[in-house]
Amino acid sequence: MIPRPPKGTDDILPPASDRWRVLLRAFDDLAERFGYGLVITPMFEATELFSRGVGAETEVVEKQMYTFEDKGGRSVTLRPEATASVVRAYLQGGSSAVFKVAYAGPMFRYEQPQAGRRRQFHQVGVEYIGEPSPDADVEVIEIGFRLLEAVGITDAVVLLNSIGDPADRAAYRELLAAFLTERAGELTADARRRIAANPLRVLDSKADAAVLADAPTPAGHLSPAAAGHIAAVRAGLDAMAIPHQEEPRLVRGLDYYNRTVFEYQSASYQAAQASLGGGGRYDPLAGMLGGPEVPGVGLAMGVDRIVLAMPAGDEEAVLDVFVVAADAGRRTIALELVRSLRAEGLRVDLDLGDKSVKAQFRAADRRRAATAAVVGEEWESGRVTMKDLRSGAESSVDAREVAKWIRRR
RNA sequence: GUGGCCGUAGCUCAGUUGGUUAGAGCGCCAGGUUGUGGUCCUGGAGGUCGGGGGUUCGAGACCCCUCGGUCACCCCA
Repeated sequence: MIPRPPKGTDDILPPASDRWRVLLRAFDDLAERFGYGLVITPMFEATELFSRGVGAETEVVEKQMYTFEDKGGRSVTLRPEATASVVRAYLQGGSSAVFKVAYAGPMFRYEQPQAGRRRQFHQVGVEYIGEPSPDADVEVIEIGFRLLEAVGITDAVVLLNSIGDPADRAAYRELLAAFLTERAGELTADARRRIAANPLRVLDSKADAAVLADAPTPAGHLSPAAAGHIAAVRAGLDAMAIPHQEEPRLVRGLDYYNRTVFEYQSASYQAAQASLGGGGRYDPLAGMLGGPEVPGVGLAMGVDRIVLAMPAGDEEAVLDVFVVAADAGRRTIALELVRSLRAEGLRVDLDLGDKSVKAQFRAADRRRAATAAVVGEEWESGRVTMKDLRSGAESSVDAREVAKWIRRR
């Protein structure tokens, strides 16, 4: 019996992975155009990085980390998110300049899997470190929005909120705790337990929505500076024509955020886990990690979820041409043709087995090739038979002009 | 971590009140067409019935445990 993959992990194979390629390429392209370099950080880190950076009181750190002791007795954790690592790398890299980087890769959280929630899942994201301007927030939010657009999700909306600066948050926290204590009788046991530990977390409880409708909101208790910041972000998004809406009860599950928090939703993805991506400003994070105060803002997009939300799309050809050897003796020639066409930059493949012509054509069809090139006795007179696999039309083409013919059709 | 539903070929499923060598469709491979796919016809390969234990003369069907899937809560990407 073949061992199964661990619970909550997936094999992502063709043709399903075709969409992943589209998304990953779109992201890579966007990040480059917006001036973000590539960052690669370890997939596991000292456990302390996350308990300090993400916050010891958070759900992610309390219950969802893959933590283990390595052979040297160190406590290490598979990264549940990337921001803490990137900021750590920035601080240790000795740079004090503005730092813009993009990443892509798997994250790990020990959770009960469900639609759009896996134990190993993939994120692409960017971090804009060292820039306090609200325009940085706008830029980061725009990247996520453009990414969704680029893969065909055109109805995305940015849900936006401000949770204020740490001082605002502390004051608001008192206020909220007082409100929740007063209405404790109407709350679920779960919510009641959190009042003392982390009242902010009660805010997005679905079961307590009725009570929460009357609760004070973070946005209603901002310092003038924080209020000005979020107003500037909103104005920036308006100028960019990026649809956004106020979400007074949006709070992020990680402790390092301040001021701007946001997430993306789309009607094309309706599940319990509706967020396609999210992020926010994290000015306190560098200090929490023991470094100097350095502002930052970032975003993480859930690749698995976005792929689920991507429109079906046409069955596009994934090969420009499939080369067919008419007889076993001409395989070497077929290979030469394949090599020269690949060198031309075309997507080309052939069957390396000793298959019948019929089987080779079947393979061409299944591999979603746009055309087939037959190498047979016509090769002796310098010609190749080209067939358009969609229309079925065939034509005799000069062997040196095959690439040109494929591009011109 | 909690709860509902569900595990029979690669996929979707059928398997009568427990009874001999476990079936279908699709997919896959080959042939029909000694150089032509996507249609059609014929044939073939492929299953320790998720795993373990139990009840029974006999279990794919019943019981227990366990692993996994799925959806929801919680939380988040």
